[in-house]
Amino acid sequence: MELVTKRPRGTEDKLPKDIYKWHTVEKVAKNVAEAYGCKEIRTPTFEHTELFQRGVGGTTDVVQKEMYTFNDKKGRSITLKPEGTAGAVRAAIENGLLNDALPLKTYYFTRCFRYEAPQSGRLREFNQVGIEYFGTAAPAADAEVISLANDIIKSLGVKNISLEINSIGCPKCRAKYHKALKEYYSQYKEQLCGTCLERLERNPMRLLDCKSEICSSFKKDAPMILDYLCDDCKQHFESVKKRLDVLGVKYTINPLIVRGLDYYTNTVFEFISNEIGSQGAVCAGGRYNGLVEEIGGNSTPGLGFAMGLERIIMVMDNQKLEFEPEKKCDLYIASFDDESNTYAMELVQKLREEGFWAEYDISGRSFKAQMKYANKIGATYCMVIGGDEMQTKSAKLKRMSDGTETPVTLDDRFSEKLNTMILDIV
RNA sequence: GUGGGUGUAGCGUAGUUGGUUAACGCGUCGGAUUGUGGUCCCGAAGAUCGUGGGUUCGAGUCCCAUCUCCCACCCCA
Repeated sequence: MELVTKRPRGTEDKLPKDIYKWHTVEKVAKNVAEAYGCKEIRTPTFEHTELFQRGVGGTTDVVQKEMYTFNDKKGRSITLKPEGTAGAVRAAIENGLLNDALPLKTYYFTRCFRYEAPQSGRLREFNQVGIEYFGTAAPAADAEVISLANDIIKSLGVKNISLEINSIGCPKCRAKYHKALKEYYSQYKEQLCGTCLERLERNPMRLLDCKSEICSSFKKDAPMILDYLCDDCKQHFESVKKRLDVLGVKYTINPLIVRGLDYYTNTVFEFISNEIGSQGAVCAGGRYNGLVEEIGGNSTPGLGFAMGLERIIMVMDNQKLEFEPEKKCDLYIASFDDESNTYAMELVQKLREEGFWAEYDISGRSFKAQMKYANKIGATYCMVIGGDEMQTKSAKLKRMSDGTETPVTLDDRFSEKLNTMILDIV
């Protein structure tokens, strides 16, 4: 093999034999989203770099070291989207969607690009389904969005996914909390590991997450965000939890979850699997009340989540769940010579126009080889066309599963007959 | 960016202390005395042994470098 080059690191080919899994997941996600009243939105794969710097946050790892950024021919800085929210927010503002009836509920499927070291469940190009709600600050919306994610997971039949929620408050209570955290951890400055020293400055909430023995030992007496929430935020969080209880959505409160993107406020959540390696977050999201304004719109609350499609499929594979099966070929028409092959072509064309999956030989194979092929592609029925059939305008439909043959007439009602024969099998 | 593992036909593997035309299974294609598939049988195609150097009379087998993929850290969906 002399392949010019292999696929880029961290990318994946989704092959025909597996694509039915993607169709299943996409279909379920779409159906659930639309049951919640979401409308699909499609935004560009790349945006001006500033969008992500402002939207995602200049101090985040995603922006600082993981973006695919390049200059286009006019010298503008362009970035392949590392996540879906910023683009959706930009599009909503730019097209005046937020001036219409609110709340605005959207969903999208998108590829995301992040320059990271690939590992299990982590690619440089990956797919997400995302949900974004705009224009409602009420806790009912938080509960609804979480419930939507929960319903997708449920509809797919995925088990053993735990939901963890937290509130990281509004900018005001968070500032207070950051200060308290810094003060607390500063007393152990000498003992902290290298990355934690950095975290102390950059992202103090991550300190709670360190796995090193020494650092994590300080955790138990560390100040907790939930104790620092202002009254409004506290009430909001309580109401979200109450609604989840009523909906029967099980969750645990994890005061340690912090989203890595700057835009989150109040409610944050993660759906986690422990079956697919260390990258267990299958779906994550939260509220982002400041984001629309940050990007240049009128102050509008928002919230949403993203679900990693590769990850959810990994979990489904691991649990050996059923996907919607691939379609089978309805009818294969075998022929003997150029004349009968041409006749088969005409029949096939007619059937295809009526929506059947029909096949005939386009490889110039022997009759025997055609039969083998019909078997290999799993054709439901097979029919032989030769001189006799052409003359009498009749043939036999052979059911491949058991060899049963049924005589049919090759007239206008043939497709009707074929259709009932196919329905018979199901 | 850091660390550990890995790399032989499309896929899964074998390849002995370095020695002649790199083996096997699955898959693919064809055939099995010209109109019926799935089992069995026969045959064929398909590998510059990840890549580039080096050691040697001689390397898939040894050394160096590099890349890939896998796993983990970091971070995240």
